[in-house]
Amino acid sequence: MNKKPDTAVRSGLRQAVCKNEVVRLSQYRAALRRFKGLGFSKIYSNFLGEAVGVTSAQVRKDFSHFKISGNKRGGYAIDAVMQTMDGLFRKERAQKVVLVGAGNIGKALLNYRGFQKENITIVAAFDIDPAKCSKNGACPVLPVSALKEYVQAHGVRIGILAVPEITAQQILDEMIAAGIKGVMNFAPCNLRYPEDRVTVANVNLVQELEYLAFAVDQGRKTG
Amino acid sequence: MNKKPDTAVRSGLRQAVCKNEVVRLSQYRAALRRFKGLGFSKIYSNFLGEAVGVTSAQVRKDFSHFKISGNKRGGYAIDAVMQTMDGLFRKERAQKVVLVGAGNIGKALLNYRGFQKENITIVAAFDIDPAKCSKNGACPVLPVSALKEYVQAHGVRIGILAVPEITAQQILDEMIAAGIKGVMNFAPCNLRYPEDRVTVANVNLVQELEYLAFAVDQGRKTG
DNA sequence: TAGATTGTTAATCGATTAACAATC
DNA sequence: TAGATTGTTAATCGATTAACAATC
Repeated sequence: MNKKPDTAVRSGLRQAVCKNEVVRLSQYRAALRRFKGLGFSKIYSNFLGEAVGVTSAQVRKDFSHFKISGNKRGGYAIDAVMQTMDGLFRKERAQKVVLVGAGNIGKALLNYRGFQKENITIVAAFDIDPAKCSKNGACPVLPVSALKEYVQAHGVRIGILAVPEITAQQILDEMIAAGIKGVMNFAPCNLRYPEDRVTVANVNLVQELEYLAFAVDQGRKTG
Repeated sequence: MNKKPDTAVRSGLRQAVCKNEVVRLSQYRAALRRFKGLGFSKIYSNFLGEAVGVTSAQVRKDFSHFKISGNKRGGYAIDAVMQTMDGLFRKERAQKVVLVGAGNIGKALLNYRGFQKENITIVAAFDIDPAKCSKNGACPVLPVSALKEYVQAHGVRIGILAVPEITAQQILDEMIAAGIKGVMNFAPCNLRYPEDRVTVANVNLVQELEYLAFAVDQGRKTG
């Protein structure tokens, strides 16, 4: 009698997983790496929570959800926890990502250091403008018409959408048709896509700045 | 006996305002502009909700919260609603923003078209590397040591933090000391700051991609 | 007027936190 | 053992949705 099929069934996990939870997992992982760098091999939920800015109960609940277990009285073994997380985030090998749109933002992402550090590699870029295409350079820039063949040949599942707002929906459709399953979208618009088959993470810079404009103005009204 | 002072008191609004609510407001605004472009002058909560992907009750609740009222039976007058929203987001005049860190991401943001369209202007950039500084070009690139003077002289309240992770906390501290009240942060780390005086919006690209890596993998386990 | 929509209150839903038994 | 921490259940909190009286 449930309205929609439970994500739990699809994922093999007990319960559905929401984005916040996955994001916290990513934050725990970053914190654990720092603790490990400091020489720790075990960590308690209260310390880890403090590092990330959540309660110890939240940490234990999240870990429990992903079947990450610790030792009563002994805390969590950092190496073991990180190994489980690496599996969840597919960190064993480089995460291959394609970039569509080699404009301002796109080119900046090609050179962004933060991705390399996390074993994320932009393996190819695509643009509709032939003038921007080139097979030289560390990462080839190919015509969008070659997207599907490339994605299928290389088994890429994740793409970055960094094209102007006007063409974003059309290019997203092409990415989905090519077999991309996860899209990081920089176009400041509401995209339509099949939510049961594709995940889209919107990075809306205008929206963030408008939020800040609101927030700082709210602060100004303080007595 | 309340634990923390209610944001409502600070903002002058009846109740506290959370980020999601402000983000929806920004989305309503974008949708209203489209409706207006199509020749509409009135809009009902159910249509607006559908355009943004929320229920009509959510629209009415949000509007009510910001004291945006409509006409029973007649819907909301688009022009009037947008005028109120323009006030909330301080859209009457260009929103001045400073950029700190003129690297990959920073330079891309300087040329990003999406900001101009929304009347957001990056008035100056700052970098610790003197080689990157230049007073020529559409937007001057100045040494970080000049930040405070510039911010105070121009009354800038919002800044973009686009420096490497290692220096992010230190530069954030300088921005806050300079009088910046809202920061859009691209460094993939947890920053410390006085939450009662400063608002930080984190744009963590690595985190978004890790979320996608998790999500697409979860989909793969589908039967 | 009759019908439809707002504005608001009440109900629901989900996520976070507190609490505590289990146990190392 | 005594003490401290996990793992989980129950309580709380807040946000979303449903429902409906008010009313244009």
